[in-house]
Order: sequence, then structure tokens, then C-alpha cells
Amino acid sequence: MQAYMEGGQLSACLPSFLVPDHYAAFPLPLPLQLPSQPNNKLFQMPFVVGQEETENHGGMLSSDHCGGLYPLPALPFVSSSGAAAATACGGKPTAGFMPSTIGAEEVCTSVTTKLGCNESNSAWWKGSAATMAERGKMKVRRKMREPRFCFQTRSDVDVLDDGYKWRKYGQKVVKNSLHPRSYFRCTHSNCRVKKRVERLSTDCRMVMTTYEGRHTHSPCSDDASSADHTDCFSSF
DNA sequence: CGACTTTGACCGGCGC
DNA sequence: GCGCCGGTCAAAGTCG
Repeated sequence: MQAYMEGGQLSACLPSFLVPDHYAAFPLPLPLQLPSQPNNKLFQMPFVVGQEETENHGGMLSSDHCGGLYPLPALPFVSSSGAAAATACGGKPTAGFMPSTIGAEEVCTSVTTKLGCNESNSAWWKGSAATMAERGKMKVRRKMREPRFCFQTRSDVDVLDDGYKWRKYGQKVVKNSLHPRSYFRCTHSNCRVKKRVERLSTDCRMVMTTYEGRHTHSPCSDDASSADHTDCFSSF
């Protein structure tokens, strides 16, 4: 059954029904460290999206065991050494979910592979100055998916502080879900990482957070203070 | 006043 | 071809 992480330890299995669309789950190769869990969060295995498309579009697969787990193909972070440090910043509740030493090789979904994974993905969304024609191109590029990384926490708050700064750009009620899904983008310039946050309809205490893409910067660094991030990591 | 959130509209993908 | 759905945009509103 579900394997929650408590006290900084995490077992190695998640039910595959927790995996949203386009996701492949992976067993964590290391016990995640949780410096603090101020909000009674229970941590589950993160997922990395990537190699397989699934039919599940709403997290309603019925499997209740570890079937469908894949070796970890990617992480959404450029700085592997800094990933785990996301919890060190700020006084707010933090997730502490970031595997710290896993390779971060780029992985394409089947869709991205079809469309050309190596095509530039640096301009698939732009600011408001884009023309409709440009937006059309962007829509095409939207399908060129970044590596995804998905995990669940049990939390009272929807948005966990992972050390990065996010701007909400949308919220959507999705089918078969009682709770709206929120869409966030990293506010750091030139960083295109997105995350989606939604509560499970099956358990409203559980929050599923999905990261897409890799940060081009470190946690705790925003546009004005990117030079300070090393301090943030030093405690790890 | 700038940064951020909210929310309705729009668009493309996909299944039928 | 049509309709549904998820994802994104962008104007308006809110907050500090």
C-alpha cells in the first residue's frame, strides 16, 4: 500500500495510481532527508516523468502496488548538489523531497521524441508581446515536454516551499477531481520550470506536486540575489 | 506602484 | 468533423 515517508526515511514504493499523465514513477535510490516537517507532512516517492506515456489522466489507475515503476531517468534540477538544499531556505514549511545526487540527464517523453527532443525549448512560452502566429508556434512547442518530477505530500497547505519562488499563472478544475489544479512557473528569469499542484480527490489531505523542467538556478536565488545561493546550500 | 493572484477565454490535442 | 479536456494567456483585481 502507500508508502509514506516519516522521520526522513522513505520506503521505495508508490501505488501507480498516483502517477498522473505522462509520468513514470521511479524508486528513490536514497532515503530522502527531511530537515524538518513542521506541518505534519508525510512524504511519498517522487516520480519522474519521461519515457512512457500512460493512459491515466486523472490519477485513477487502479494498481495498488509497485508495478510501473521505472529507474530514475532524470531530475528537474541542474544543480544536483543544490537540490536537497531546497529545504534550507526561509522559515516556511518545506518539502525536503529533492534527491541530491541523482544524475539529471535530460529525458524526453514519447511526444517530445516524436517531435524532436533536441529542438530548442527555450522559447516555447513568451511574454505578452507574442503575436498570435508566434503563439501558434508556442502551442506546438508546448508538447515538447520537459522532464517531469512528481511527488505527493500530506499537507494542510497546497503549495510547499521548496526553496524556489513561484508565480501562479493558472488554475483549472480538472475532470474527476474535486479540487482545482494550480499552475505555477518559476519566477527566476530564464528559468522555465513549471509546477502543478493539486489535491487528490481520493484523499484531500494529499497534495500532488508535479515539476516540469529543470531549474537553471539554485534554490533561494531570485533575480536579484542569485549570487547568494551558495550560502543557501552551505548548510547541506 | 510593482508583484502577485484570480479567472474567464482561448487554443491545440485527442478520442469518438 | 466535433466536442471534450488540459494547459496557457492576459486583463482585472488584490496585496504589501
